Amino acid sequence: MTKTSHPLPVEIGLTAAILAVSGAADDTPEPMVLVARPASATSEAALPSGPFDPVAHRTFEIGLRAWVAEQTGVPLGYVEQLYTFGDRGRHAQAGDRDPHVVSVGYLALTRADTKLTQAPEAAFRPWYSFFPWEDWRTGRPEVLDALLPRLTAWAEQEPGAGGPARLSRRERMRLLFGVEGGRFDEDSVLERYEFLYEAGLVPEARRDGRAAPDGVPALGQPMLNDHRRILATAMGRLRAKMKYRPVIFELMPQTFTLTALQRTAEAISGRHLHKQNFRRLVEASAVVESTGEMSRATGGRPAALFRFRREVLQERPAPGLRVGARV
Amino acid sequence: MTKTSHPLPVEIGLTAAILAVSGAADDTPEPMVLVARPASATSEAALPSGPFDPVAHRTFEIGLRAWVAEQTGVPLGYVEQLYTFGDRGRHAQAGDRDPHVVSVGYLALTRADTKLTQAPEAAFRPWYSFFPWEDWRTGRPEVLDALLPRLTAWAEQEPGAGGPARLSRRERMRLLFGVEGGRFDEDSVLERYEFLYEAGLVPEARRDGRAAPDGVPALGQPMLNDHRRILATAMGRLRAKMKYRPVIFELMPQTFTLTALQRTAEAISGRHLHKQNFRRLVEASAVVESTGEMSRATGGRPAALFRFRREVLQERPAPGLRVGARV
DNA sequence: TCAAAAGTGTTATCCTTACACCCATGT
DNA sequence: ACATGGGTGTAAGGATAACACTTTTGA
Repeated sequence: MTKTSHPLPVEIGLTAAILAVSGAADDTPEPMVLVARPASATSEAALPSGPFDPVAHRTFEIGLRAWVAEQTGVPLGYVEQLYTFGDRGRHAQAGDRDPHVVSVGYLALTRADTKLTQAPEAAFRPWYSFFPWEDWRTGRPEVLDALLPRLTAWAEQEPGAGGPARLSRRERMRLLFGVEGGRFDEDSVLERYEFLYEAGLVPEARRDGRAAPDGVPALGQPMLNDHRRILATAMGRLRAKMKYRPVIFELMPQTFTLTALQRTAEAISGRHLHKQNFRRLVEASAVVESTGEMSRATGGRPAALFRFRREVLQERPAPGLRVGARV
Repeated sequence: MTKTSHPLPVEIGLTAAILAVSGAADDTPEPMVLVARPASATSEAALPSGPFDPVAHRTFEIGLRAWVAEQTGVPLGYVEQLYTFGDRGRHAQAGDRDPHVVSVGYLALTRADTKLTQAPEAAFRPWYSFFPWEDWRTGRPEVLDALLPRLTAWAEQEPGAGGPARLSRRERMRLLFGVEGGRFDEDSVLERYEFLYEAGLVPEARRDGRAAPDGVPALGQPMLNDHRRILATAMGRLRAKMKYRPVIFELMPQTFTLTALQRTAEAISGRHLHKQNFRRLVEASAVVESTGEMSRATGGRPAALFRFRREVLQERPAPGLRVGARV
């Protein structure tokens, strides 16, 4: 063990899901992701990514911040490593001869109001355009009407449903999509995407030779290579993290109303939240404090403005918006 | 963006923290980690690791399982990727000329009763011998007597304590080590190790040129390169995961008493648990079922034997032993 | 005066934590 | 009989989730 071996010509790519919320100040925020290149007739949308140069940069994160700043001008706040994909099968396009790319996925947060200098192609896109089934803010998303029957069909044709060791497709479907009395757990974004991938219902899955089920409806916009998988990981991680770390304030302006905060939490989690309970939760968690100012830009009664209370970091081990199943 | 670039000669190493619990059947279990090479006079302890060969193996996990099986004979159950380290500074030994090793850290679980074939050097070692400050099962660990004064001294000589944006050393110390009214959060294994590393109190930190504080006591056994950091990540992840996934049963025999289960949970979390509440918790979560058999090997009254109820996987989205702050 | 959004009060229920005592076996 | 560990009942307090109503502004 701990053998030495010859260096293999493996290239490290750093791929970032850079997330922001547009209009976090007012009450119709939309969660966005920075795409390096929006989809066109000839190419799919892609996340920004760049090679890691171990000579120039001491760590991955330094390398990532460097090329993101250089190429897009977007200042990154919070940055977190997600997962490293070494999966040849998934990257392979027909005809490839194994480029041996290992890609390290990152989640990064920024504010959406930044100007995209130096990157004429780059743009922020609503992340639910890539994952329409994840947006439950105004109730059950419509894609599910097209999606669930196909998943059910796929679940039912399961070959020899296996022992109790593995969950059956049917059971996974119940747990992931909240059908048959299950609950839709909003944090399981990646698991749902992987499930659709296995079922062959996303275009990405058909690149490595799977047959396309006939007449599959558009299930969100596809992305280059593994990029949609990285975005799914980022969304799931952010949804989960929001509950025990005050990351949401990386996406908010300096001051904001409680309704704006709630709308942003809803935009991220993809769920509708209960107003009174959300406010009580915020108050109890002491993550914000009043600035004393008022905003009269809201349309009705003026709203008090709040700011993030940095001191919570010192006071509590896991400060966040602990929205439960119902809040 | 999304530049193509020339492959750089980067070598991918897979390093695994393979965890097990010895004596999980009886009531003095000890959490163990597989070391490829125990410490000797001339070399430090090392986790098993091997190169990733993208030609032979389609994914990292397949590659990992292959060389672990081949080289140690240990059958891996649960496997999870932890983190990818590309950090040159930390790997560098004096005189190195940048080998450009990127190491992907893994957590893997197995049962401790497996024979270590083919690996005469490999052995299971108690993980608290590497992290003595993490073992609070029988109360406050003694190392803290040596540790805390040094940390306090280091915290107090902080240069220009920074604005409220960053936590001060003092505040981090309070949150991580549970001093001054803080709570010791057992999941933050990595954060504590990194804190000690920053303070220059672990031998690993002194490799990249930091000065050794005079007369530092032995703060757990050091490991090669980043290996203790990977082990810290694995321990923290397992402690956290245990609470919402039934991973503990990967470490238990097929049948076990409730006390054995509690002792194993205590061994992992490093905390003493409250007997009645633990049992109620286990019962409420329905993760086990009685086998009807009894064990009279316990010394006192015979204990009922239980087994893992696989069906919980289908019933609840996050089945685990949700031990809280006190249970 | 009315629409639109801000903001509050209260209660039932469940979960968490803490308490102390009885039971079945081997020696 | 007694030591050893197995196994239970119950109650206080807090968190969660659900309920509907009042207030302040702009148009």
